[in-house]
Amino acid sequence: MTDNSQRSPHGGPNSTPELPTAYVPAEVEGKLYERWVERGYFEADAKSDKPPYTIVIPPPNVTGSLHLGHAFEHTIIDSLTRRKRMQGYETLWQPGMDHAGIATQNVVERELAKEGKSRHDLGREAFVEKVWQWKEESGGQISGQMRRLGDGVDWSRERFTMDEGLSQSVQTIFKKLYDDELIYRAERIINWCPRCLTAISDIEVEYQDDDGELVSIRYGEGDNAIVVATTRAETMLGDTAVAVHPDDERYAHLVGTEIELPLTGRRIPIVADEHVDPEFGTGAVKVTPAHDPNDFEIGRRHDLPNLSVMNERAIITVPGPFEGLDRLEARSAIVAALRAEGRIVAEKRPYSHSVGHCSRCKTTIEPRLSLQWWVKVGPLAQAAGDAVRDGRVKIHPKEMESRYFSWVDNLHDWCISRQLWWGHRIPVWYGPAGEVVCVGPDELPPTGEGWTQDTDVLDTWFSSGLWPFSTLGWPEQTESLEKFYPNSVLVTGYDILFFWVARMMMFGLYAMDGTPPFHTIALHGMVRDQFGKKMSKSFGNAVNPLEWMDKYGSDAVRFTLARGANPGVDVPIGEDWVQASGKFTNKIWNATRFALMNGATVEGELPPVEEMSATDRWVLSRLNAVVAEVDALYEDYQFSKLSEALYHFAWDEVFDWYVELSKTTFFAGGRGAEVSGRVLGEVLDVLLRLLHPVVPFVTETLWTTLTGAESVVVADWPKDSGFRDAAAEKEIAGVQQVVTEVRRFRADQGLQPGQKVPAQLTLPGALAAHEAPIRQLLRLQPAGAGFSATATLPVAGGTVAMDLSGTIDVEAERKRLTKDIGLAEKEKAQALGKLGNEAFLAKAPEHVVDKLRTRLATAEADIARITAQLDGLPQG
RNA sequence: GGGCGUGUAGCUCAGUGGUAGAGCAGCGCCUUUACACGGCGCUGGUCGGCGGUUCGAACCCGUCCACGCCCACCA
Repeated sequence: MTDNSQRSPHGGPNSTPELPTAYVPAEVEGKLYERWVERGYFEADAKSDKPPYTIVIPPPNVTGSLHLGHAFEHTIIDSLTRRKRMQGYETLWQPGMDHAGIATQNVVERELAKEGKSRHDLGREAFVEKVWQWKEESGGQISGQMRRLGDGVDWSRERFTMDEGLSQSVQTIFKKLYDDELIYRAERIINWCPRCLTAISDIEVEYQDDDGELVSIRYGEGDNAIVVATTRAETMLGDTAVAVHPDDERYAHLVGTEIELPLTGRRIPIVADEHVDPEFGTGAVKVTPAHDPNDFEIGRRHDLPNLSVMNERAIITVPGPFEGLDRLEARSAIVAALRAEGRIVAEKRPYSHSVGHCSRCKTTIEPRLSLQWWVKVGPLAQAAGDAVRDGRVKIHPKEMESRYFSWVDNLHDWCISRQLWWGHRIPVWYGPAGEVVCVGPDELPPTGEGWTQDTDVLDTWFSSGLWPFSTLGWPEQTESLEKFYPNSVLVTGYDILFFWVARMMMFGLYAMDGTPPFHTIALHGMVRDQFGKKMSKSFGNAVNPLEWMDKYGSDAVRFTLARGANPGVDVPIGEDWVQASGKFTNKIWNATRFALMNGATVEGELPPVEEMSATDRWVLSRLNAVVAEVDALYEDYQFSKLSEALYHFAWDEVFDWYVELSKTTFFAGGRGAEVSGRVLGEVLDVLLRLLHPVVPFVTETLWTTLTGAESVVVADWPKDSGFRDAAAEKEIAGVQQVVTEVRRFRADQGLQPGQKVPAQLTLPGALAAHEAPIRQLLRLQPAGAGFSATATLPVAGGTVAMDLSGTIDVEAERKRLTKDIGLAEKEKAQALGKLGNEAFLAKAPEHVVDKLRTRLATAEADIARITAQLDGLPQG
């Protein structure tokens, strides 16, 4: 019993509880969720002997609140886990959040900036303290949103990527990797963000085509002059060579000589390197090893010095006229200076080229030589690729595999150190001379004389890469780890396939002795607005899911998202659609109300088939077919299709047809009503359980009311009983046809839907049994004495003769029938054309030919019927 | 530059060889005792263009056009 339902005043053992006439989500959702949590439904027991089913939450960043994309992802995960729980699995949906290093630090820095402060004003310790405070607030907001959504997570296991246990995981794997020489420290060109003041990894750089200006500069003099082109003129201060292609005859005589670098007075060599494309520009390239990754490689090959000319804020540090200018100021100043010297040989020309930007703050990346920690990804990526290649891990949808392979198979070493304050401090201590003296957790706390810990933190993805097992207690060999690793499925967006999924694969396989972190990777798309546009705050089309949940209910939001979820494909969502889903939940509510008020029950065994009407058998046959269909779709993560199937079965077949066709039976009472009441109870029982994973709240309220059981959360998942009744399905299809046809006739005649019309029905064989419901649906009254038909409508082997008492619109009807006969004739001609084609008859499969013959027969019958109908019309 | 994908009703999308579908929107009728968050009926498509394979193509092949996404060390 739920709080908002009461016993009928009429009482009795089969009394019908009364529910309000509309589903008001706000009144039930919150209470239900807390009850589920209190009863421990979502807690996963590592000691259970049920088979495990595990999904870890893609940990949301603690930077703010959840958006529709999270709601989407959570709907999928919650539905999957709710179904498995009902199927009897020991189900763990692992909750938690990500500290999201750079993103969170930036957010808190922005907050500080509002007060006119920087993190340096606070100092490291106080700043980190401030971020923790932020985390507490934001995290509370996120878990509140998850409760509203109905996420069935095990709150007792909630984790944070920077909690104590997870820090232990991070340090442990760092040391293991270091000991295996898979982590090393090296000076390389890295992607440097001059605003965030940290190195970032390759995938944190977003490339976009920017308009730049290509200037051509003459280096050297006279016969030795050589022209190079650049869009970053300021880097010339750091040039330590000019490179040409080894086979380029134009410059062969210059290779090995030196020329003067303008503005600096330095002399630099001309080297020959395969990297240079002789077809591009002049075929000569300035080489700045300290500020360009390609040039760095060239420099290495030719033993060139690396000359840094900018500091970490991209300010020129070379003594002289340009010192203190930032890179853009320096660019124009240097071009101007070169022009003054007559060194600009071709004027600046607009040039669109790909430029890297910091994915967090959009600042242009400055490639920079820097000492950082790296993960050697070769062996790890190899294993991560193999696990998918040999089928131990499946990527769904399969098309995404090629993307995965192209990445793991072409991966460069991963720069993991960040010059930030918020994150896992790198567990490395240096001696007085800067040498590494201690790594990892084992020797903690390090006590050596003059030892200092590395001040950098780790890339946030380093810790989230451990998520599938760190949350279960690793490196401790816990019962939970034993039970719930590997995870069953990973559900996440294709946008973090590389950031997160590939890293979990690498770390999982590495840390867990070759056991991949999950068997299946189910990738979903991105939520977009109703026009397919990306949702973003700046564009103004981002929606707070709470707003819609308040308005239409969590179930409505969930159903809309599920209905849009085609694997790997972006899902558009608009308010209209949420509204439509809200109507659906209301429809379920009211249909169940009707059923409860008319004797639907789940008490006792289902009546024997012989006692059931064809309508009963039809609906049960369809019900079981839908159970099987939905089950298969769940296994394939086809949320859109399974939601659609449930929507149509529930609304069209059960609520519109079964309920309407059964009304006469219910109202008549007696054994027939009893049988149908039990059947309707069965249908709703199964249907509500089938719907529950997607729309948990409304189904919980209705199902517990219907069954009196404790909760649908822990009910059994429906099984296909195997019951099918093709004859009943055919029979009801006939009934539907008759009803539809007469309805169309009535509508065309402009008869009021409620207007009763005296009629005589002559229905063929099986359909005759359905005369009562047909009359009921069509508002046809028994024809009394003196009945005279003014309109006769031939239907499916019989006739419906009606006394329209002069209301018939003969012209309208004549027009409609003429149109229909035209269509039927066209149909007939088409079928005849095909059947007269010998090539077709020779090659087409039998069922196609049969179908065509049926079509022909139907068309001919239609023509005859409609002709008779036309003839039967009163003369206008 | 490479890879993947998309183009079907006004909008968002299903539909992988056999008579074009759904939801929403639109039009019309209706307070018929579960629901007006409802019921019923209707309108609407040269399935991006062209060519090919086939008895038959939205679906397979080729080509062109238009979008989208991912990857890449194009000075």
